[in-house]
Amino acid sequence: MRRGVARLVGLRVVRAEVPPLNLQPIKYQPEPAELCRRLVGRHLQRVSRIGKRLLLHWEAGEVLVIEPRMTGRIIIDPPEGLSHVRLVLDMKSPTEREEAPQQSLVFRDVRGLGSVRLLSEELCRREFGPHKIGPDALDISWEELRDRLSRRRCAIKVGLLDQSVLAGVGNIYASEALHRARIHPALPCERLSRVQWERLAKCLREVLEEAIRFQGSTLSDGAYATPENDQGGYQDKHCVYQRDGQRCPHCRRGIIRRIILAQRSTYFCPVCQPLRSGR
DNA sequence: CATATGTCCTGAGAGC
DNA sequence: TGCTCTCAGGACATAT
Repeated sequence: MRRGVARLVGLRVVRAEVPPLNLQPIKYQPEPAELCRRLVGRHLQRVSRIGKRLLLHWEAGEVLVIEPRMTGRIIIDPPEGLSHVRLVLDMKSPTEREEAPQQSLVFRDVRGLGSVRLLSEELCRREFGPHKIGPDALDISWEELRDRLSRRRCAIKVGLLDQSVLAGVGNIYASEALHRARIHPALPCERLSRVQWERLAKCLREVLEEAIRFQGSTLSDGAYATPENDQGGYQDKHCVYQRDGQRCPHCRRGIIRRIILAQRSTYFCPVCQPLRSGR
């Protein structure tokens, strides 16, 4: 998502709109009218990310923080008549010429659990500091992963989803990484062995990097696609996620099971991922 | 403090 | 066809 939006760096907002909808509004900060007013005329300088939040940096230290949650996504130049559009930014090259090409950045969110906030860089640092958001899952070392989780009693899969422990792992990739690391998702954090921590950190990174390379996972509901509206390709690589009842593609013996941990569907292979501590 | 649960929303699909 | 039920890439408030 970040890479898709980064293609718009250098453009200027010529129009901003929060379209009227017959739906519960998402969380806007400030209110839509002022939000749009403050965005018009701004130049997009940089696009970054903190965990799962997308940050659009404008001049004067303003940052638009987009939090997609479950169904939020960015679409560049969407088809006419798209539903559930929560924010539209029409963007143009910062030239004098009227006929400069225009591109439209749209935030769409069907369930409306996401949010759009315009904050100062200062406030941003305070809101999403290290106390609230852990180190990014793509960077974390196995020692740090262990240090931050190994005294917890919760299931390892639940620990991986805690954004204050490490940032960026969601429900799909928690199951996938644990399968690759051959660790049962319900194993308590405090019972993982050194070898398991090492394997988990490595597998987490591998799974995430591969998923990013394949542009993410478009599930059966088709809710996710890239900002260019391309479907992801990683769903075909999933070994366990939403594959309960199927044979494990790794060992070719186990039948993938679905259990609930912390109210979230969790998938694993009982053969590859036996429930026992590592030692 | 860590952990468990309920809640915010809309829509798709299954089962009857 | 229409109803009810379950489920959904997440995070937070609240309670214990």
